[in-house]
Order: sequence, then structure tokens, then C-alpha cells
Amino acid sequence: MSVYNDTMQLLSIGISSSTPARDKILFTAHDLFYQNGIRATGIDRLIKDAQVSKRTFYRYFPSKEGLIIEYLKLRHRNWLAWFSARIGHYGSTSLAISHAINEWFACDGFRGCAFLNSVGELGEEMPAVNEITRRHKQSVVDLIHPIVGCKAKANAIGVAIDGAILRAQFDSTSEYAEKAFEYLINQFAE
Amino acid sequence: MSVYNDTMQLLSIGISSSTPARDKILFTAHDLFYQNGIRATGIDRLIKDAQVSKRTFYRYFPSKEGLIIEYLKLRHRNWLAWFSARIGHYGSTSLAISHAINEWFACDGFRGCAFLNSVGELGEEMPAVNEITRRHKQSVVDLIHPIVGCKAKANAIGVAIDGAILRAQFDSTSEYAEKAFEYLINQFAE
DNA sequence: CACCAAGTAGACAGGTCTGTCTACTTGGTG
DNA sequence: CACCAAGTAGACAGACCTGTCTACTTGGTG
Repeated sequence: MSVYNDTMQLLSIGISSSTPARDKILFTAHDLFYQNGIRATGIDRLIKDAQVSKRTFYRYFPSKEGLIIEYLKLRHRNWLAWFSARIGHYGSTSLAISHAINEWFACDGFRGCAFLNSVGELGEEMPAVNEITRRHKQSVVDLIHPIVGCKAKANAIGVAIDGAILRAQFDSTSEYAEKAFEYLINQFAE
Repeated sequence: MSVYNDTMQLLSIGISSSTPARDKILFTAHDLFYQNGIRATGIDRLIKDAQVSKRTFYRYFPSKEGLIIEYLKLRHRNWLAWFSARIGHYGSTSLAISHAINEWFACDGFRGCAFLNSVGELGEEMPAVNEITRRHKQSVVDLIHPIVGCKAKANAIGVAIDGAILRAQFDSTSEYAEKAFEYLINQFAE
């Protein structure tokens, strides 16, 4: 079973009784944390969905905080691999970036950026979350840098992407976010 | 006592024993919700800081959820008045928008956008939060529309502002966010 | 003075949370 | 068969959460 799939589906689709316990926990945590929020997801709910006992959970993870870190690391690898693949699919141009994020916004279960959400929830009491988020966003900028050519431009587009993600998240439709981002991208493609 | 002040200080500076109980609660809630997060702020902590009894709290607010709504409404009036005043102060140009948000980022206690943070924390279980956020962001776009001249441009800059806010929030410094946003704004000021 | 609205303190119910622990089961291997 | 690692179920502690309630105080007004 691959860590992600092309349609950015939820990960736990594919969990079975033969899946190693640690993976069952981590994949289930990914879905619940992303979908319902980290604070809103209790350990009891998590182990019930993952079909493991509480004992097993604490065998593989030192605490909920430890699980959160592993969740974000998984999400990082997962999302970046998907995003990179989709940009390549659309031709690795400025417009390809726009197409890739639009495709993401339209995915079932889209609920914004896992990292930005976790910053809002935990940034104050878990500085590691901010640090991981910085590294994740730097990876995004590194990915689009060779496409847009210039570092300052890549930084600016990185910021614009985050704005568009948030907009798509609190709007009921992604239309507004898509148009605004396309307008922004076109400004740079002179 | 005005609802906001020019340096966007925390509101409860100014609370005294003569402040009406409802205001003490609301202003204290504003500070705690914004600074520590909504979920992380319990009623017990709130009433202790506001120096009111639990009975008094429930006399003025039907529930914590009711208080959250009032908090966001206060924040909306408060922040928009401040932002509008600062843009005017800087000359009501595209660059003035940039100066105003930079000033905000540098304020003591800056912890991102109250609305975007609440969307991440509560958007799923309190749809009213998303609705209030949409209205708030629309007001921002309405404010900058006459400055930048064109609706599509105002929408795009609105999205970029949100991206910059998030960036300034999870970075330890606002430098990156400021530069990226200035770069974006300059693209539009041909 | 008598009254009442609005405040105080804080116990309590009923629920949730994380994390620890005991006791049992099960499947694979020497 | 004996053993052990890894799993299960779930009780429990201790803390925290929201919201209700009783009992008391205090300041202003008819």
C-alpha cells in the first residue's frame, strides 16, 4: 500500500487487520487529525477507529504529542509527493501550480492545510509545530522555485498559495480562491 | 474607554472594577481567546481574569459558544477600525496597505488573524465561525477596493494578505512575510 | 427601613481528556 | 509442549471541561 494515492484520498482507506499496528494508528490519526482537528480527536476515539488497544498505542508512541509530530511528518512526505507529481502532470509551468492546487481544493475531504491548521491550534504550546510548518513551506517554495525562476517570486507565490488555501477552506466553494490565485499567478507570468 | 487604541494593544488593559461586568467578560475573553486560543481558554480561567463570578458570566452570555460569537463580532469592529485608520494614516495607497499590515505584524502579542485561527479551531463544528470570517474578509476587500481600483485585484490582494498573516504567525520574525507581500503588491502597481 | 437587582464564592453534576495499569488471549518458534 | 512477544479489553487516577445551583453580600431606591 502506498503512502499516498493520486487522488489525495484519505489514508485509512486500505487499513486492514494485517496492517502493522503502528501504521494503523498513524494512518487513522492522519485522517482524524486532518478531518476533525487535533484537539478534537481524543485517544479513545483514535484507538477505536484504528482497532488497536490503548496499551498498543502507548507502546508505539510516547504520548499524543509524539503522535502529532509523526502525523505532521507523514503529512509532509505525503502531500509534497502528491503536489510535486501533480505539478509535473500539468507541465511544470506557473499555470501548473494553479491547476494542482485547484485539483486539491476540489478533493473530497479537503479541509485546508494540515500545517496551517495545526499552527492555529497548537503553535503557542508546541513550538515544534511552527518549526515543522516552516520547513514544510520551505519545501513548497523549493519545489516551485525552478518553475517560476526567481527566489523572491517563489517566496511571494508561496505566501499566495497559503492565502488561497485558507480562502478555499472557509468558503463553501473554492471558486473565489481559484480565481484570486490565478489572477495573482498571471501577474507574474509577464 | 475606546474599543480599540492606535497601537492595537490588548483590550483588557483598562479594565477596572467600575467596568460593566459584561464588558469585563467580553474584553477579557478577547485577550485570552486571541492570545491562547479559544479551546485552550476555559470558563474558570476567563472569569478569574475578568474578576466576575460564574453566575454573572452565565447571566450575560448563554454559553461559551455565544461568547465566541460576540468575541468575533467585537474583534471585527475593532480590527477593521484600526486597519482602516492605519491605511489612511499611510496615505491610502497600495503601499499603505503593506505598511499597515507590517505595523500590525510588529505589534506586541500579534498571533495571526483571530478569524483564520478560529476557522482552524472551530470551523467544522461551528459553521457560524466560517460565515463570520467570510463577512470579515469581505469587509477587508471592500476597504481596499477603492484603493487598488479593481475588484479582481482587491480579491487577489485580500488572499495575499491572509497568506502573509499566516507566514508572519508561524515565522519567528515578520521579515519574510513583509518582503513577500511587498513583492506581491509591487506586481500590481504597474 | 424594606426591598430588590446584581453581584460574590464556590460546590456540584456529568462529561471528557491523557496516560497507567492489571489481567487475559493468541500466534509463532525453539 | 513451553515460552514469549505482541496483541486485546477495559478499569482507574487525576485533571479539566461546561453549565447549574445554593447561599450570601452589597449598593441603590421607594
